[in-house]
Amino acid sequence: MSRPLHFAIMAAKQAHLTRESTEPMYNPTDVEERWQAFWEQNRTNEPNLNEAADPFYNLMMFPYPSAEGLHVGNLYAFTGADVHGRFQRLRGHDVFQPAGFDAFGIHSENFALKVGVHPMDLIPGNIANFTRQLKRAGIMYDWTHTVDTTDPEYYRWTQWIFLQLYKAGLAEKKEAAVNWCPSCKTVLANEQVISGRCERCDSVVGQKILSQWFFKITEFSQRLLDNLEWIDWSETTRTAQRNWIGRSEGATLRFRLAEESDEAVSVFTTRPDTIFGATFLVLAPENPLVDSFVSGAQRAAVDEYLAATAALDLVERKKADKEKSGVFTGGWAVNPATGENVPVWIADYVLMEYGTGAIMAVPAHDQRDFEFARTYGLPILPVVAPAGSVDEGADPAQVSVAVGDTAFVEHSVDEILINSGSFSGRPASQAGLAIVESLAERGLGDATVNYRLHDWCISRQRYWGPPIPVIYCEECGVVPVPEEDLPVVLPRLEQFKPSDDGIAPLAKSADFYEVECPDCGGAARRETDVSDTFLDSAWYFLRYPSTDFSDRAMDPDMTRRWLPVDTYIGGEEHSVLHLLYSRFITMVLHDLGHVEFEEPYKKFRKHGLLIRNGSKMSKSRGNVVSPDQYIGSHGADTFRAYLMFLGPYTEGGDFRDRGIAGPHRFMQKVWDAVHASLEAEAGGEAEAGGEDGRLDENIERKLHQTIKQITEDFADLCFNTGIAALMEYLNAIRADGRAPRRAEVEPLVIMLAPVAPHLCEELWGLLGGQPSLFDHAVWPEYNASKLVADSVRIPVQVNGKLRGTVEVPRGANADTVREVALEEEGVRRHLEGVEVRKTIHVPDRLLNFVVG
RNA sequence: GCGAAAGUGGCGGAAUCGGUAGACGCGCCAGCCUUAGGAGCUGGUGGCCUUUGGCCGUGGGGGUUCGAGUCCCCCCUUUCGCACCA
Repeated sequence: MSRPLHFAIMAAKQAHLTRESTEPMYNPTDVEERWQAFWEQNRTNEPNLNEAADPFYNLMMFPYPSAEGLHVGNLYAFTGADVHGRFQRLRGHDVFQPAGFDAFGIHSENFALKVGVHPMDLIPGNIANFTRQLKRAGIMYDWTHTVDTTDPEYYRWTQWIFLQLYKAGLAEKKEAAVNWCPSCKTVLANEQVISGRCERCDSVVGQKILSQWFFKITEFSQRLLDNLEWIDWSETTRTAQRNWIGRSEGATLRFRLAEESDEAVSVFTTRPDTIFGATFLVLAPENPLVDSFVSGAQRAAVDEYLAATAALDLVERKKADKEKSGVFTGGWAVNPATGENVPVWIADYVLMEYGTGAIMAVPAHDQRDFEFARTYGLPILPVVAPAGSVDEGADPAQVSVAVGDTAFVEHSVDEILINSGSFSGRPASQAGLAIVESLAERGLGDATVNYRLHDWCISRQRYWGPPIPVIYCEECGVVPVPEEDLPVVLPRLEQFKPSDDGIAPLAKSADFYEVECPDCGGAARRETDVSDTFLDSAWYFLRYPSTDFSDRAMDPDMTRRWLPVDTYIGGEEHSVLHLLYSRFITMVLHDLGHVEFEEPYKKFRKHGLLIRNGSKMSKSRGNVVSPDQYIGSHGADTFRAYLMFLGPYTEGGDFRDRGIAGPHRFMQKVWDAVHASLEAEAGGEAEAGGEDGRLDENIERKLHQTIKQITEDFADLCFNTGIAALMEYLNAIRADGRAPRRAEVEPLVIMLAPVAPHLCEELWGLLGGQPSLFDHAVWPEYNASKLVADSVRIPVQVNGKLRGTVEVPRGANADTVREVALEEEGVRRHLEGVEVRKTIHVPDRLLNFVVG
């Protein structure tokens, strides 16, 4: 028997056989369908974007609409954001909560290739299915402002953004060694290479020299870093971005060629204090300066090494524990500090993409250089003495320190320089600056800052993306597509499989690429690469409020009213990629005068990961859960409550089938409580439990405590404890077996509404409220004076061990409490025959006798 | 290796300006109701002991304190991110 049918039969039997009252059974499917229809018909989830008095932009990361449909991991993310949005709405904000679909990209394209259906045919069905599921889950989306990145009316403006960057000189085409995934047959951004492998298919990433479009995000490194100081984001996310940007302070030092020559090698170092110990130089194999140094005798050895390195894939090469290898060029350079000649080597542990592609090697004080020097018998010269190792009165210029088994890397104020000319004797942590200044005077160095961040390669030799809006003319060169000619529509190609040669699928379509030059009218060729999916998602939130405007990307009034985003909720996996790119694009648009803010998200919070049976949900593990099954059997409200209750939202949790029973009962009990209250009212017991219409003092206190707790919890996304507080409250009003009163259940219905919107709409209506609850209910306020009772029960300890509790008037002084405590049997027993040396009293919290 | 977070009952998790550890829920136990129960109701539920009482207990070991899950030091484990970044 199917599960839903089984439940339905059980429910019917139960209603028939065990219920004495006439109250209707809670049928989630019925309730939910009715209220979803009501919201849609009455457009309750569509704030008036022009007139909203108190705008609140509640954003969640838009999904990739997969063919499998929404899984509970998606829904977990959306539900948390939705609870927050509904809560903000009940608190009086005009909440704008739009939905969209990130439907371009390799993911869709690969799936389309696999099943042999064109993505243009596939995507609309997927979007329809996602939409159905999201509506069924009761997410409060404004469906009149959706975004689909594959819609020409959207990517027209993605292309427009490219043009703005191009005009501002922030997009440039250059030949570059790029990460190349041999399986996906496309270029990958550095961010998409995980430990040398493709983030999507896990293939080992190779390198290829191609002409690619880059966005100059590195020009914004420092701003992207600085703003992290003040934006209200999860600390872990900010740390991840900081690490990714990877600022290091140091110096660029120049080593001239030993032979008479103007040429010099620049190296970046964070340890200029150790330059007197730089006993050799190392170039990256790809460094163009290599040829300047290679002497005839070494030519063959060098060529052999370069060939061997080129054959290594990135995973092999970047293994930190790999034995260091390299080759001597035969050339020499001059250490700018000592004036001595040092040999110039080539080694693959030096990377071309960081710093200058060359390093000064200080084997005594850098572990990698140390290993290299040991392997090839190069000199190791200590120039930093460990703390306390230099005798007082000794001349630091003459001191020598034994070389250990590893490099000595400490360099605080306690370590001092030795063998460093006039800088000997200075603390290592301070000498670097002085050395750089002295070298700078001779034009041999500068203090510099280096970043790990690279420019963003946005070119993709794939099909399923927005064409990059550029035309190449033999006469005029690179010509941007005029803005009025946008969009450059992606044509429907039946053969769009990528090929090994790095030539994009669109390059096979002459209809697409043969164009007239917009400037001279001559024959020209359209760019056939498409742009990175991350560009689509870098600005979608700017589009939502302006989807009604077809003549501009962002309407200034709408943008001013609704942006920046008030709360952004999304997964941690986007901590560096999407979040950094969207900050960058926003910053550029700010500088160009298109938006007034430079940070797009006022507040960002990551949600945790939903796992199942101890591991991340994935198709390969076979532990993916579809929400449809649970919504069908228990209803969306129960399922939402379960997801929000299973653990702290920001940390995620384990999805277990049995756990849903708790929230299921809770919904049922809330339903019962409201009906019991109404029945009692109808039966004339209207104000049962309180003659004067006031709540019982204990219940009232519990209510105010609950309001305080849940208001704080829902604002902080602590949904599990918020729901627990509501459960406690329900337990309290049910405690003595009488029917709950209207004044007790009404606030419960309002406070539960963000989590269980359909059920609460229904109950709100039954209680006589005007629909929609979200438009007419007022979030309850607590009264601080009603949070505490007149008397408090406080623990009494003897030597820190609990020996009893006593009830005393609130604010009672130490003497009063002590007097009462001494009456307590358990306390007295432990004070017999011992001397009380001291009493610790924390008003309204505790009393502790210190004895013995 | 570096960085970040975390380690609490059978389970998910509460509680950190230091102040009754285990809220809330699952599961389990007992009772009630029922022809029946993956239904409902009531009560119980950290471990141990010589059980009107007491001891132990928040990964392990030290420390500070009248008092430590919470603060400090050392160690172990797990998860995640980065990883030859000069």
